[in-house]
Amino acid sequence: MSTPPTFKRLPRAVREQQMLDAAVKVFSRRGFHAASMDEIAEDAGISKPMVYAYLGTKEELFVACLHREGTRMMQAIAGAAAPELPADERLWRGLRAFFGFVGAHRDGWAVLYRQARGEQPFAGELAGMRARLVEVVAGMLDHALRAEGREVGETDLEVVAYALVGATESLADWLADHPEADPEKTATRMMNVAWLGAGQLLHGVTWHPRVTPG
Amino acid sequence: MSTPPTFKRLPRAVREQQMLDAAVKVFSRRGFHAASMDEIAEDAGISKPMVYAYLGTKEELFVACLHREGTRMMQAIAGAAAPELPADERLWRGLRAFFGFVGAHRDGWAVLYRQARGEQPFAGELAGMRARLVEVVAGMLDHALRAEGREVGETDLEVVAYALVGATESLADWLADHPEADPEKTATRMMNVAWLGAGQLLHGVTWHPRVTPG
Amino acid sequence: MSTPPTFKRLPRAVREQQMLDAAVKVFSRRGFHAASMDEIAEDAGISKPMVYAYLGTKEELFVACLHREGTRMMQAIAGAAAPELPADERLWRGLRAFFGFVGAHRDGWAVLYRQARGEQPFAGELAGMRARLVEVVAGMLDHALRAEGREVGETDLEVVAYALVGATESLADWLADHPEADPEKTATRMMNVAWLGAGQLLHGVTWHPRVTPG
Amino acid sequence: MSTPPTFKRLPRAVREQQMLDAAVKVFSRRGFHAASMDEIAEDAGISKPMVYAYLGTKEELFVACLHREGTRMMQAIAGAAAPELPADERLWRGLRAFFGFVGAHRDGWAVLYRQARGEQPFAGELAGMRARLVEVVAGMLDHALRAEGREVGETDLEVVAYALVGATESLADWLADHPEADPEKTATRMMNVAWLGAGQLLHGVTWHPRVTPG
DNA sequence: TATGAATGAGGTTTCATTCAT
DNA sequence: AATGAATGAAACCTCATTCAT
Repeated sequence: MSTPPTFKRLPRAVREQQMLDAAVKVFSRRGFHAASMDEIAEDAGISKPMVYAYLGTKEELFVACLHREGTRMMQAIAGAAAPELPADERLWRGLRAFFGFVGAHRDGWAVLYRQARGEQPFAGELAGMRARLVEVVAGMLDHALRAEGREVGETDLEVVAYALVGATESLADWLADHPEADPEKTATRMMNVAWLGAGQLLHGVTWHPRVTPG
Repeated sequence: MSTPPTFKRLPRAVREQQMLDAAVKVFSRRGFHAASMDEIAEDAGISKPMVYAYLGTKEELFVACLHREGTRMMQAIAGAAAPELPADERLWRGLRAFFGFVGAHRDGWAVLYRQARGEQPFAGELAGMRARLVEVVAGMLDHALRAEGREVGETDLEVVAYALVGATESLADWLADHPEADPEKTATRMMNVAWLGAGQLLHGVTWHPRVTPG
Repeated sequence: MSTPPTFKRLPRAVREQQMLDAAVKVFSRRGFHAASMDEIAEDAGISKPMVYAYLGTKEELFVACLHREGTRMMQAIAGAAAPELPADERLWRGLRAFFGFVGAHRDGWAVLYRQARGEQPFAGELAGMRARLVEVVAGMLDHALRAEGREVGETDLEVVAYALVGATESLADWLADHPEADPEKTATRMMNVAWLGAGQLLHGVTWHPRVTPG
Repeated sequence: MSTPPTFKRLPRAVREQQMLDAAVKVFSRRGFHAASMDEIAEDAGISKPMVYAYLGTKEELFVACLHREGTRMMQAIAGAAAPELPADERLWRGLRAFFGFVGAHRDGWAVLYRQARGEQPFAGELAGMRARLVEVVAGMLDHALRAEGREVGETDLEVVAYALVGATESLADWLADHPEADPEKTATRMMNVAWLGAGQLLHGVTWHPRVTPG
């Protein structure tokens, strides 16, 4: 007797990756709500109860996707921005890595992230991801500021970081929607917006409204 | 004696507004999918068939909300930024009006953008709204640039505008989530990010990546 | 002051005909269930409550259509088959008139009739119509039979009549579905089937199964 | 002790038959539109989603009924009319089998034809069934005609076949409505109408209208 | 481990029909 | 006489989720 090719009884870790692959694909294509567990299971070549057994409910599955893709992104960025480099260089490398990743996974990360923004159940998860993004992308500002001996109010920093992350997310969307666009160039553009603004702020230049009636 | 309030047999225009009010409220609270036509109808104090008769399908109803709230927002901004003012003043007034509106209509904003961004069926509608925002908020940049005799590639301008609008949307989200925050202060912060960056760009300062291997 | 053209306040009889025209049109095009009172009212240029006031519920309205069109058909046939003519001539003239009528109202009578056959609520009405058809189309057989001094069981006659009417209805369907077909020719074909068969029966020729095992 | 009857977790094939049984029953009793998926599911002793999962939409379910009943009918007729028999004998056996089947499955018949005739969505399906009926019931005429060396125009044959099938359907309706009636006798009556007419035609006797004015 | 079978619950949508003006 | 406004009721359909094998 020869042993038949084995497609089943794979170890759990492998199965989970298959499921997540399918889930990311389907969630991206259809959106969170339009995606059905049926389609995901079928696409993963596995039965629905297995999906539930391994990865839990639909929401949990989506969070798992977010998690895996987010982690991959953070890893892609991690090695790029060494702490000993000057601030602008670190920011640039971080942005380049970020847009490079988004460009390479146009139908993965960006779409999932966009989906998550609209749905309340993922608010918590999203806050975490955003926090990590801020840590890498905008946290450098704080570092640089302190290096120059400046103090900025906490809220101020949070808000500016929020703005920068928002701009970055927005360009990531744009990139995901324009298959022919160049990630490197997009990163450069973002850098222009972020750094020239941030650079001014770092040097103590701030803008104030003129005193006007009304 | 004043006439007692009549709750029945109202003219169509009035009922439509009531329905839209309710729809905006419910869509904001629950999100597009979790919102049920039942709840919207009940909240509007009317039966479901009337909603369908006047505003059509659930998607159409959502689009109608988008339309009304978007129009209101644009009107709120329209009068604020007179074309004869200098660029920074116009931008500032536009931003102030925008954040003022968002602060005063947090529900509307949540419906307008946060919900719409995630769902494919509203991509077109949203593009239209964003285009109008760009026209008012970021189109000034183009005007100012040309006034200084500079040329910027179309894509460049689109992408920078996209980034600015993204940053603005992001702060609007932040504002909608922080009921105690001051719209005016938020507008000032955004102005700092946008203008100090934009100001540099206007004066021909641009950032380029240093030549590095890899 | 000149009197404006008057479109309203028409006498009841006129309005009813307008409604029936519209109803026949819509019922034919959409079928009984797919037709909506809204569409009928709109097509008649009148408001729904008027339809209910004049012609009652949807079922009653359909019956009214059936009635009017059926009556018209009977009138069209009535003068054609004079009782003093020989049986085959009477049958032929009746058939010719019938198919002529059906051909001239391809989207009226035949379609309504076809609709009615499938729906239980109209069984009674339909029985009446069929009875009238039998009276004109197949009742002649009885007359001729008696003239030849033959006796046929009641059930026998009913069944044969039923068969002939069924064949006729079937060809009416066929005619309604074939816009290019010639009613006169169709009548001739039906006559061949009906008369050559009926003719044999009239002369006492009947068919019997051979005695076979099983 | 015998194993107690199990009502749950039946294999798909079994459940599908149960569902079709229920559907045929309910469609017959209520008509296509008045029938509700709820009632069908309940009658099949299963939940609605299973019906949708196995048999699809309401229309598809109806078509499935049509198919099953139609196939059964054709099978019932198939073995009855051997090709080597003389034409009248074949026709007679075919009719006897047909009316026998209708008498034994009055529900099936009602679904098969009466319902389907009135509804446009099933026109195609019905045409197919009718075509098959014509093949068996009336196609013999063609065979017999050619055996006698006669030629008949295609349209002529189609129309005559249509008339015969119409007559047969009509008698089937009559049979379905008269529970006490004898299928065999009904078949004999139909045979009289069909064969004595067809017999004449086979021998070259045709009827023509006399030349009359108008 | 793995899955076919099964369902509770809920959502959108449509319509015939009637008030109240 | 005539109608815009209004609704109760019900239908179809889908989906996340779990049992029982």
